[in-house]
Amino acid sequence: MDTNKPDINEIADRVVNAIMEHRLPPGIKLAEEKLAAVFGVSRTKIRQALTQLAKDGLVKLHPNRGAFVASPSIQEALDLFATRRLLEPEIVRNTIARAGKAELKRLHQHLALEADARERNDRRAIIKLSGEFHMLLAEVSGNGFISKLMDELCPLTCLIIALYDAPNTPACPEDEHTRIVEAIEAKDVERATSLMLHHLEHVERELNLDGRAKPDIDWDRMFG
Amino acid sequence: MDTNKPDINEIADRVVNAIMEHRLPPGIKLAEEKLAAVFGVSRTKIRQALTQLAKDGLVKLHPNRGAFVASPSIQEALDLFATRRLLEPEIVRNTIARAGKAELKRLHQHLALEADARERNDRRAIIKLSGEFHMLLAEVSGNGFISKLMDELCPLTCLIIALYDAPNTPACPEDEHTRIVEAIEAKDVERATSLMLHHLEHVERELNLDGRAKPDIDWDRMFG
DNA sequence: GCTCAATATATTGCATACAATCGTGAGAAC
DNA sequence: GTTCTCACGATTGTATGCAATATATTGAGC
Repeated sequence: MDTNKPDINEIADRVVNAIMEHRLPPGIKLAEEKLAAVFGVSRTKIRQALTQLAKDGLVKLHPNRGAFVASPSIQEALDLFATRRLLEPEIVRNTIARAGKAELKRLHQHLALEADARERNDRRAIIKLSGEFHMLLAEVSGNGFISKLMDELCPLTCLIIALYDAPNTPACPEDEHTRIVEAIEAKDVERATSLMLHHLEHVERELNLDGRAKPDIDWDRMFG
Repeated sequence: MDTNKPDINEIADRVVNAIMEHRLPPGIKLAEEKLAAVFGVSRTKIRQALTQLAKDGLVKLHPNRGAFVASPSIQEALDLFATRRLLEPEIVRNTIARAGKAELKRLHQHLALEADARERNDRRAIIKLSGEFHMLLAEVSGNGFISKLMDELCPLTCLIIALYDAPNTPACPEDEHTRIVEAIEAKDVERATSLMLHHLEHVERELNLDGRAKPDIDWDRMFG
């Protein structure tokens, strides 16, 4: 824990991290006083962090009732994946066109982290790093707007996984990220975009988005 | 002017409107106390509104120095149009696939507003409504994430026009929006997407984004 | 025993007060 | 005349206190 007073963005980042690591489940209440105590700051800063998080949909603000971690509906989940299927091939194309050695090195370093987490069977780290891979790719692809949107969509994807993941999913078999980076390095646009699309479809297909599933909060798994 | 205390989102919306109508020029300082006086609320709310606006890049926050209306660089402008060229054909496709009578009616109502503003030669209204057309189209297209992003990109586009527009631009000759809506109504995907792309390229080509232009704030036109 | 109403408690919403920081202008030194 | 320094003024950053609202608890009525 930092002894220094955290910045608003630091607070927001740490909440995002907790959400991505599934330490904050969808729908849970984020009481201002509690957070203020945890971070050692006043409610004012917490409120600012929460309104920021609300702006990109990770947190829902109910007037006079408080802030809650979002729990995206099935429709939102479908829209999200549709958006990612549109954006990420473009990200891959841009990366191939624009990324240099430094960028590729960052990708490899990230892949190492992912491999490490999978080695340790650290499911929380795996989920978070999987999301962050796509955020990193967007960043090195060079378009700030797309990157910012991906910074929003990836944490939401983690929430969606928390809500709709089939319990038996075996922590992603994926060296899929590795293969995508390989195709990028080979500057093979066709293969890289195709791998990316299959990867996204793969992730989406693992989920229960058929409508018969959990409506809001998954009380069963929250305890069981 | 509302006599009731405005909500944070109302404050943010009205600032966005002022930016879209070119009443707030790029780079201008947004002093908290001044805004607080204008809106009749305390600085607390103003700060929240400003941090929200900062989150989608319309406002830049300089620590301990204050908030300023953004003035996007040429690179940001290019990235922005690249993003819109990616998104808006998809928006058109989704609209054709999903929009019903009610949605088409809203589009026509908007076109009427645009025609009216052009009739009156109200340049400010024209610019704002032109942006809002794309936001409305995104909204009726049905994907909330794309819509939210367009709500961010369109005001920024207005800022970019304020910065880089060639002074002699004749207030857009466009019935282009009308023709796009016609193609959408005819469910002609090919023609609608093509019209949209040409429209975007048309808007972008009107601008001085070649690098020889204004670096930051356009002091010449601000007074001249 | 259950439902509904009223009070009590806890939490959010907001404004204000104070502390920290930055920009400015006066004045001295050179 | 120019430049550097210091102090003042103005503005932002943060915490706290109070008012408004929602939730929880208790108790009465059925």
